[in-house]
Amino acid sequence: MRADAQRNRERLIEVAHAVFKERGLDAPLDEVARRAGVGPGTLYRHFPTREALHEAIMATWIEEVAGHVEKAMATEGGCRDKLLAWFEEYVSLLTRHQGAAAKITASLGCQDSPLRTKCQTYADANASVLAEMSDHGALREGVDNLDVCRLLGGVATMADQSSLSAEDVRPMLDVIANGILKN
Amino acid sequence: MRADAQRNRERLIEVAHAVFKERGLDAPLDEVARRAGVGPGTLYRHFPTREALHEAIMATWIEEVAGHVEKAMATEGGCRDKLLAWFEEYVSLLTRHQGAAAKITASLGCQDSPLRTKCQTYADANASVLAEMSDHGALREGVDNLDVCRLLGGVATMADQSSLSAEDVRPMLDVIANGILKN
DNA sequence: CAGTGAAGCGGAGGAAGCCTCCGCTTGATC
DNA sequence: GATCAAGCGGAGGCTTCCTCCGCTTCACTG
Repeated sequence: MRADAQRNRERLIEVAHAVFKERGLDAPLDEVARRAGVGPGTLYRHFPTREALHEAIMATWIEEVAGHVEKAMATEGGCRDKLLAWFEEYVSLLTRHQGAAAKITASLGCQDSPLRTKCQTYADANASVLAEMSDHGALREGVDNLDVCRLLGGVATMADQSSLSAEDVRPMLDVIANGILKN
Repeated sequence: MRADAQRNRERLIEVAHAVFKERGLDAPLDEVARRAGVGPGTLYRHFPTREALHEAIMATWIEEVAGHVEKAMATEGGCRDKLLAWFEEYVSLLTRHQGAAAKITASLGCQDSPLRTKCQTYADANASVLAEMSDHGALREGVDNLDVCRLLGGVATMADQSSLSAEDVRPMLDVIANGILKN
């Protein structure tokens, strides 16, 4: 790739990050182009669809997911506390950008989504936490990772759309934890 | 109201119902007007906002909610079976139109939404079911109606966006039921 | 360093949707 | 039948999307 093209690409990702943070993932792409100082044609050549741009800006936080799992699993207390800590991390990660929770979770089931690899990272992270719970014999029988991811995605989406605080979200996560843990 | 205005209003609701069913609640309003054979001005006079039109088309199913509660409560079996039957009704009602689950649930917390009265009907219906469970001593302590509505709304939204079948949704409802019922 | 070709750029502009404004039509009333 | 407010329609301004194509700039070569 030519040097100027590389520069533009990086600048677009940087600006898109800011714009999406300010105005949500549905923000006008023309504004991204304008603020990046390029024509719309340039933006669309680098990122043919809105989703391609979403994917690019998510690349950074995807790398952090493993760290968040570790952090949650280091929480003091029993399985329940660790699980709830992870749930809170999960929801917080998904609600970093307005509209992200719904989009990421929707692409969970669909093989050909451009966000597929990203949401798979989340699903894998959640699976690893559930596996840990299972090893300790704390998990009910027949709990499916995809179902839990969708439940959390649903909570995150509601939190996103109603601008709920962590305190508002907590009791819902409690219900899910009660629902998948034994006793 | 003049007779022709009345006629147009009814026709618009009828057509909007069809268009929203086909293309989701975000379908272009100009198309509603076109298919109803009126100008856009007429549509916007009758329904100044998209939400006003949503509200109008929801009026019919809102009237059915009480019936769905009764139907679910008549399910054979214990509290758990009745609760799950109701949850399935709830999700099915919310997913009648694409995009409805998210919008209705989002307006739950917000006092000044035009959909307020509609979503309140759902919340009240759910509260009555939870009260019944509570009377039978089946409900855990500290379960909040709003939280349950949001959890269900989240599941419905995920079902909507990923086109999930009732069988796909069922295990998620199981988790919620486990999470709010004793034992 | 100049020449060359392709990679890349930008922005004009068509398409779609939103919503308003205003001159014309029509229903209700006398 | 005359009147006139209530109601209508659609032209059109605005925003956003996305494409197309003539021009520019980079990288490479002799």
